Amino acid sequence: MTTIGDVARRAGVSRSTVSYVLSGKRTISQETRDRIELAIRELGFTPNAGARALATAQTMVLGMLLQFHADEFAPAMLQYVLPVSAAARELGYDILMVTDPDGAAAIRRIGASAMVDGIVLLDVTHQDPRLESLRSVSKPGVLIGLPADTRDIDAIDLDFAQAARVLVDDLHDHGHREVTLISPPYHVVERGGSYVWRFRDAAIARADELGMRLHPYYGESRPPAVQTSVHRFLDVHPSATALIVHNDATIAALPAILRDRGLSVPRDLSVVSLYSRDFGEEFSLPYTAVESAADTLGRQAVGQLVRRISRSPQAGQPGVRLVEPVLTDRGSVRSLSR
Amino acid sequence: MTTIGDVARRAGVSRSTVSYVLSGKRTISQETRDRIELAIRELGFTPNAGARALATAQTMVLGMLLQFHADEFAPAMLQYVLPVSAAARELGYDILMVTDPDGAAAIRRIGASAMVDGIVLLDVTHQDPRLESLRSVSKPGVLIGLPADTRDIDAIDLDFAQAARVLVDDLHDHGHREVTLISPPYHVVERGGSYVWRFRDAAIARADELGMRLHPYYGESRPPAVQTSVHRFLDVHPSATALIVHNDATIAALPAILRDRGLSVPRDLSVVSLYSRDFGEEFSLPYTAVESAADTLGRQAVGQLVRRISRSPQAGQPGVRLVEPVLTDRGSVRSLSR
DNA sequence: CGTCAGTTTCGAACCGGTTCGACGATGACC
DNA sequence: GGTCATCGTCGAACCGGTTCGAAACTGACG
Repeated sequence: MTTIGDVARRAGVSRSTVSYVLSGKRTISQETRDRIELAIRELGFTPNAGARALATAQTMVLGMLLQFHADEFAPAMLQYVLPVSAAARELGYDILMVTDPDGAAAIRRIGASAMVDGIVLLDVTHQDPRLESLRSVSKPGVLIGLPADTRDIDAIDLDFAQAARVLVDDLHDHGHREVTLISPPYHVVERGGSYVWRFRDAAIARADELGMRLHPYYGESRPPAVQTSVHRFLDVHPSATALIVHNDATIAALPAILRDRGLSVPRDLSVVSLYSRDFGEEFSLPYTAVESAADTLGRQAVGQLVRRISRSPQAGQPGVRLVEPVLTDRGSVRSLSR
Repeated sequence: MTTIGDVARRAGVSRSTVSYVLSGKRTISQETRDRIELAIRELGFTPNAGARALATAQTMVLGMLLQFHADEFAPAMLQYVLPVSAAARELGYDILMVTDPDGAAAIRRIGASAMVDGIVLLDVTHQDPRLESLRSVSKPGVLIGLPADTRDIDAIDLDFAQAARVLVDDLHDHGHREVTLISPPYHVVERGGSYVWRFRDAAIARADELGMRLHPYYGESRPPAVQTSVHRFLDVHPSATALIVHNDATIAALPAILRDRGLSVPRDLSVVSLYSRDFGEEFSLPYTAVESAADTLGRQAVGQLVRRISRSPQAGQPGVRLVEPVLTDRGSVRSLSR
């Protein structure tokens, strides 16, 4: 391993001079700079990250905490991982990925030992035990997802309530007056996935305002329960003219289910949903939908975290940022003549 | 941030004594040890990882390199991430996850700067440009997947050839003499996914040995192409009595496809496949299959890497380890009377 | 009582960077 | 020609741990 001392010796300068060439924090004559840069190239020198972290008190690493739920559709988590990682790299940070089942303990460990400059919490629940841990280590953090208590913390999430209103409005605009809503499985609610009720409550409220009938259900996450549950919902409300699907497993299975019933979209049934672009492409889903925008969320989260780390004034006050949902019309809603 | 010096002062000892209590590398009297441990608890001291890395030349971090292929079924990658991460943690290591599109450059970066003690390469291709990079930084590495050149490198993968033979044999034992094979999409071959042809070539060879007719095809990765391709294969070979599916998108879609054609498994068609346990559960797949054992591969890879890092004699000579495939019989193969 | 071995603790050096104050050289100005 | 900035570079201190050699103390033994 070649060190900065080796480079200095080879270039005939002091170690500090090499360091200044590296950082550009002081002016160095073109001549010596050339000599040093040549030495660096010849020796293949790369600064030691540990030493630099020790000296600067910055590791240029962000912690990313995931938790895997056996019951959840796996790609859902992955949607965030890639954008977070890519955004971090673009800002010069690497990602320490932590999947420890005890997330709170993991935060204390990587925080207290100064392995990371900041922490991204994925898949945050309503009462997330990791929050207290994050507050106790005095390191900047950012949440993707909305917990109950957001005091003094940066959090970012899709505005699920607004997403629900956008979808209900769209159906109402097209003349629909009786619709069925399929939410994620109920155990996601029990686990504290607040996006479930934020979407559901808002949909119910908006339908009520508009004088629509809305039948809310919790769906399933796996075949064959997914299929049978959808069939049941459709059987129970034959007069419903549209389906709002907020459930990945359900929407992925829906094309086949509807074909089985001989239903054509939007002729016999209108469908709107909420899913990510990648997910939709993976399954070639042909439905009008709000994008869950994992990409945007991940990138914005990292951006905000880095601003917070660098004490940028643009970071502003810590708080919640809700991302405005965007509707993509794929023609799966029929206009009903009245 | 409290340091080892703070602890030492509070306990009335020198810094080195605290360090020895932490590491246990020298005997410290019970009395002072108690005093020091108390001080550590009172101050909430955790050693600074950067400083420790600098002093010991060990970071206790492993690099994990992923590459995402837009065309590949996302969970496939995730299957490995979790076991790798979990196994590492159990051995005291954290994971630096790198998703840089230029993997070779990323390896040089994290290797040369001594951010990691070793490197796990996921989804290795036949001519993987990251290999040269891995060899150039002198850091232990382990591959999950099989490249063309495995000199002096630890690599681990499922024995796909053997898996193919196990499945062909199973069909042959049940009296099948004409079968169709659906491999992953052809562009996976072009990308250098050697598991495709290791499986395919072995299946063809074995069928030949056994005097069976085998029709090999490359499948698709997305709806609706997946569906139409399977329909075509079935139409072309109406006399084939069994399907060997080595293609995640196809096997996930198969239940619905067969239902559409009014085919019942195994009455009208026998099906064997190769997929991971998690994947099978996610889609409730009812087929006799070889497990792709991502869990085993991930754990063994990390184990081997850590042995290599610690220069354990049990690491043995660097080389390829192929994991024996395990067949799980789910009754999707019909016994044909002759 | 002096020597020796064993135990426990300390001090200093070291890991590889960064950063601050200072110093010598150079050129501008009066 | 002396003074004063400015520029470029150096040396030393520091970040927070680990580790080695040695010192201090204890008790056993001749």
